[in-house]
Amino acid sequence: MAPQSRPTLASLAAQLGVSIQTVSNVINNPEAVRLATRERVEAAIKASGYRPSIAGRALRTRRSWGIGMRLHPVVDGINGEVLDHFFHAVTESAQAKGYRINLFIAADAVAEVTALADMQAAGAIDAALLIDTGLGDPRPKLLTEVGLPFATFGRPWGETFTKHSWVDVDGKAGSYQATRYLQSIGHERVGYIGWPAESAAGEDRRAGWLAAQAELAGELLQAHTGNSVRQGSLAALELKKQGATAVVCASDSLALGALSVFAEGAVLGDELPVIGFDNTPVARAIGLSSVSQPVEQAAALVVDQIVGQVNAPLDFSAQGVLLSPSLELRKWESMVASQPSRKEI
Amino acid sequence: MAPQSRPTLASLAAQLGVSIQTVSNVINNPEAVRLATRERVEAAIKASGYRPSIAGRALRTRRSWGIGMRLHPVVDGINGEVLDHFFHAVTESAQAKGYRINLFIAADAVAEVTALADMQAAGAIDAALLIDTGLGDPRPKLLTEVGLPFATFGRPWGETFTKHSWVDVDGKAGSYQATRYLQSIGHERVGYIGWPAESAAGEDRRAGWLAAQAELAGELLQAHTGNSVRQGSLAALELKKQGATAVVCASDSLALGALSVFAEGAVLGDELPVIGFDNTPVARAIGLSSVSQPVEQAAALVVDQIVGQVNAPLDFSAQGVLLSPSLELRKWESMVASQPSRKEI
DNA sequence: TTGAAAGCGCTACCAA
DNA sequence: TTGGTAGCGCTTTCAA
Repeated sequence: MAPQSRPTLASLAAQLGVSIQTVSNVINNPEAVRLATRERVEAAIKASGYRPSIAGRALRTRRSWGIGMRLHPVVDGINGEVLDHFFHAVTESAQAKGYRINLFIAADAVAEVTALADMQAAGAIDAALLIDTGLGDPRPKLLTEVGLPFATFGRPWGETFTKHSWVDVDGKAGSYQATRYLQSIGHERVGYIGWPAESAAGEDRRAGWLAAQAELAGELLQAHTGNSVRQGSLAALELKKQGATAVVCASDSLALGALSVFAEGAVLGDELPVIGFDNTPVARAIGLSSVSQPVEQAAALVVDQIVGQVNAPLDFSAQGVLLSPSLELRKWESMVASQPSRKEI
Repeated sequence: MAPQSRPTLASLAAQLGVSIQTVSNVINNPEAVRLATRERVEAAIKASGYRPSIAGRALRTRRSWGIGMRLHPVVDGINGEVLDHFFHAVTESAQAKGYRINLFIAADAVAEVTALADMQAAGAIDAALLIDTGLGDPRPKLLTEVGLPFATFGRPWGETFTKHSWVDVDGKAGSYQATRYLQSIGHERVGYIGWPAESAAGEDRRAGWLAAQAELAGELLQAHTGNSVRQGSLAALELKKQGATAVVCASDSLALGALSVFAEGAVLGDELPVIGFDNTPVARAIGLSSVSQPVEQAAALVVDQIVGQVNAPLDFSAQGVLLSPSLELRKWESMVASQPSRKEI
């Protein structure tokens, strides 16, 4: 073995007195090599710490074993944690299948596709993982045109003319379950605090509450607002005025805010009349019930889909998978929210 | 241009009637090419959407332009957000310098180094970025032995025999500032809630409080505990009993817990007698003052250091940079914590 | 079962 | 200023 440089197929072959091809076969097609030879080669590989050069391999096979994934801006550290988990799980799944994750940032969806196309042109990635699809998301269409295999975490919303593989979590089922639970513990007037109607995922979550609450034929008490804790508080105040005794929220951030209204007078150990979404650490910390997404499973599935797309690029077997969330019930642990004081407007 | 496959230097050269070398020069060494030729080539490059193959280039230059970065397990979504920001900023800085971030996961520090060494052996990365150095961290030594250039976010704690580049934030200065502030608004008995003494970064933060509080020659009221909100609550209760009127905390999670004790009776708009650390979204949401780390700056610097190490591998110019945090002052916005009820132990 | 040779796309080197 | 050539490390193809 050369002193300075890393071992190569050639150096190993020379050292062992076999051909380059034999060493290569031991790695990629072991059955084709006689056992004795194989073991000798394997020992040498191990001893030398040899790793096949991904550059050499990529050049020859035109496969980079890279997956492009955009790192989205940190929007809300409270609910962003779901994506953290997803990222971790994706990286793990990809790694287990021999793929490497190539991180990049982009200002918007179009820049994201441009960056991905560039990375593909440079042979840096074989495929892409798209996160957080929205209504009329331009990315699937653009990537299809470019010919880059991909899958998305988030279903195609609205009418889409591009068929692709995706994994998503059934938000509607989650909020339905949450609403039904609150009903089951005695609340008839369960309100809903969610995002503006532009958010497709948000409307999905809202629909679950609506379905459950409509069954009771009562008044529908709901709010459309931003995702901040403060906005959750304000919306909750309004809903309470209108007669709501409990609320389901589109996020834990909103739920945290709603607590300041609906947890009034509660005592440690009580079941709070507020249910959040995404089961974040904050929810765990204060004992807030929340709808939990099966993030690990989603990540594993979407990586499977990507690998499938890579191996069958012109495949029309694109498929979608909708996973069911679960309701994580908790009792109030450590904090209480008070009613807004006089100083508030 | 070939119909099916991507353009290459050769295809462009053939199409333009120039040599491969000329096209290559236009990309890598434009001054060496006559203006007229250059413009012609550049136009063709643009029109074809050509991108140099990173595999071909890497094979030839033995540079992958990749940086390995371990994705740590999601520990605490409240404080983990700092790392989110750091990740984002690192990716951005690296991208701006032409480097790609290769994400991977590992079970522990040794597995991390092994993974990095493998990636290096495979030519997938030129360098590594280490995050969250601890006391007696084995990674710098191991990576140095392996010969992989790197820099760390986190200083070398304790005696280290491995010199390397690093960037860190001066936690001591942060908690000193926080403590002084609480003193300045009238608190003489400022307590400290922090982590167990094993945490080097934690002890650094504690030291700042100690320095500020020791100046008052009063009793030193402090706690060593875990990082949960609940633990913050319990510790705060204890410190209050001992006479503390305010606390500085090693994290926003702990501060959130401490609020349930120290914010009793507070009114919206009040300045709370609790200061957290890391300036997370939760702190922003509820109006908790917090020590803020200059994450973007740290990321940019550490990437600079890594690039420096790559370009001067045998360099002994390893250097450390200690950045100063800033105190983010806020007034209570929406939530209050109550004293623990009877049900609590 | 093993080996020889070609060539993936690129850049360094040298010659024209 | 431009072009030709070698070779980075690998896998594929074909021959032995």
